[in-house]
Amino acid sequence: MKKNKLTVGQMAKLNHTTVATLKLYEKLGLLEPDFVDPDNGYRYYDVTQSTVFRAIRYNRNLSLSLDEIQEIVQQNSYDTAIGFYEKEMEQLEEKIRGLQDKLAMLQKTIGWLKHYQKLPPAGTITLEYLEPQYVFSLPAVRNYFKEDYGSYVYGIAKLTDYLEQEHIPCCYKYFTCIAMAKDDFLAGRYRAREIGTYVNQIYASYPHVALQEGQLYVCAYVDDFAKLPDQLDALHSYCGEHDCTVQGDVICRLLGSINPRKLREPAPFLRLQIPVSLQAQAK
Amino acid sequence: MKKNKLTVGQMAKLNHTTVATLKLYEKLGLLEPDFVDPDNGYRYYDVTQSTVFRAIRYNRNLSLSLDEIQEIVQQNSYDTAIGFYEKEMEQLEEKIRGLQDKLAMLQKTIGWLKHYQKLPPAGTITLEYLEPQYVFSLPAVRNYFKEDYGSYVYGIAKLTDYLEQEHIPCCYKYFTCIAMAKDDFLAGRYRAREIGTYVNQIYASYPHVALQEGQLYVCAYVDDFAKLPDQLDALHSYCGEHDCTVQGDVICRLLGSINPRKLREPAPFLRLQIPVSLQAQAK
DNA sequence: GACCCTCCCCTTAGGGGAGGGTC
DNA sequence: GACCCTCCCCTTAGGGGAGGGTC
Repeated sequence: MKKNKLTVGQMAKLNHTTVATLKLYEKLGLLEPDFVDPDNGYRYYDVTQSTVFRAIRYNRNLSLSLDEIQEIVQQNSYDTAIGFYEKEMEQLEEKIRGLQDKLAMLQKTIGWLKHYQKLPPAGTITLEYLEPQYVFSLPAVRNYFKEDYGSYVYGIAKLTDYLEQEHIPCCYKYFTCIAMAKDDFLAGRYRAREIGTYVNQIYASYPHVALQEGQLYVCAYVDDFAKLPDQLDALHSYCGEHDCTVQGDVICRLLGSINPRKLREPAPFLRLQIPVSLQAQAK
Repeated sequence: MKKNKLTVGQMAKLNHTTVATLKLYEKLGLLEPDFVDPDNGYRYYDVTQSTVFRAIRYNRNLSLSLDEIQEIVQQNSYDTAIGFYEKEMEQLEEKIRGLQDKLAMLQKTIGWLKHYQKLPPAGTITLEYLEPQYVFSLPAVRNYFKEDYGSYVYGIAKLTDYLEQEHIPCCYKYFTCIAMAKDDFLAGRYRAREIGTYVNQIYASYPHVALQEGQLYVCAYVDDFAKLPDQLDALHSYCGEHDCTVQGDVICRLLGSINPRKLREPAPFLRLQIPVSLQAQAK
């Protein structure tokens, strides 16, 4: 009888746990000591109560909460337990999908940040190939190319309303862009046609999601919304002087706000992108 | 100037969040209102501060803690951010592996419970095919077949010490068994040779892990440790009377303690398993 | 009337004491 | 001296009030 009695400390050590945990389980009525000395409050456990402890731990390892475990004990039925396990399985599957999404996003974000560390100074004009991207976009409500950053921020807020409706997690809404029709650009009418946000490939088939093709672009790096019209002029001239044929819509991409240096200053870092093809040199 | 000022409520609505969240971010110094009225304490935000809010959310979605986000802002460096992202990626990969393990375990547990719901009454002798299982086992320190449940529980505690050393998660330690050498059984010397616990197939190559083969077994269902010797006698006779040739070690498997009905009573439900082959009927 | 303010308490599963008594 | 007891506070990221003042 007496040789099987363990103090809390001994019971904790036997089960590789802590005294605090045992006291918690006692408080919740999950595992009460076999005997409590009424004089000094000392707890004494029976060795075999380790079985109960392991049952609790087993269920905790399967992600059940202490409340659920409590309920299994009280309901006293296999079906309650099986019900919880099945519910837990569904939640886990959902969660794993979410985490894998997150993983892809982390990888992409790291790539972007490494890229942003090497951005050329504002004002630079470059000719570069840019990777294809999926964009979720909606018609522009205002002309972001000629207004201030504030109106752009409002536009993004609208966008996220739709994103929530379509159940696209808001994760990507941070990388955004505005687009201008090719003809408007060529005619010097700088006005926004669409506002959008880059999304993961898994959303490719969602409504309002389109592919921005991998392309050669003439780009200008800009550090102030107010300078956009001037930079568009500059790009316009550049294309004329360098025999670049504009191939599609002009894009203005918000680059740097993920940049921790800018977190407190809302001034964005932007890239204007003109998709072009170059004439082959006459032989 | 004034038209871009938003109250907390407006700012919260614009960003699809709550006032409580904005106040928390303010308290942590992550996102302070543009202006606070000294008379009444009213907060006023600038629209463009939404960018800051989105940056915080973006990082939260990538599983960074508010502390880490704080540090990114303070350190003010891309490398800090990239460092956190890379650390987070490793942790996520680890976590996903863990969750997938859990998923497999949940599935297996559901299967077991459904089986346990249909166990025959104590005393029943059956002849059945049992699926192969991996077992992590160690030499028995005491003769669990002739002692009480308490000594068995001690044995399991020892086992889990080793399990932690080998980094096999304790999840499976709940399904346990003891084994007796075939010759001991045949000679009527009922003594334990090994004590073990069932593990997932992914641990197949770990030390002390062996395969219990899929086999035809003569089984006896037992509800009391003290009845084991009697039941072993019964199985011994049964094998003799039914021309069963014992093929390997005798196993005593702890079945029912996951059974919520038994959570509070440490009395286990056991299955004795004798691997056998049957003679083909003489034609 | 709708909105804002400042406290303050609550959630999970324990961890880590302080101050004092017990094997 | 090592162990036990009972409070009590702490952790994350917010959610939900109460009681009172403000647009």
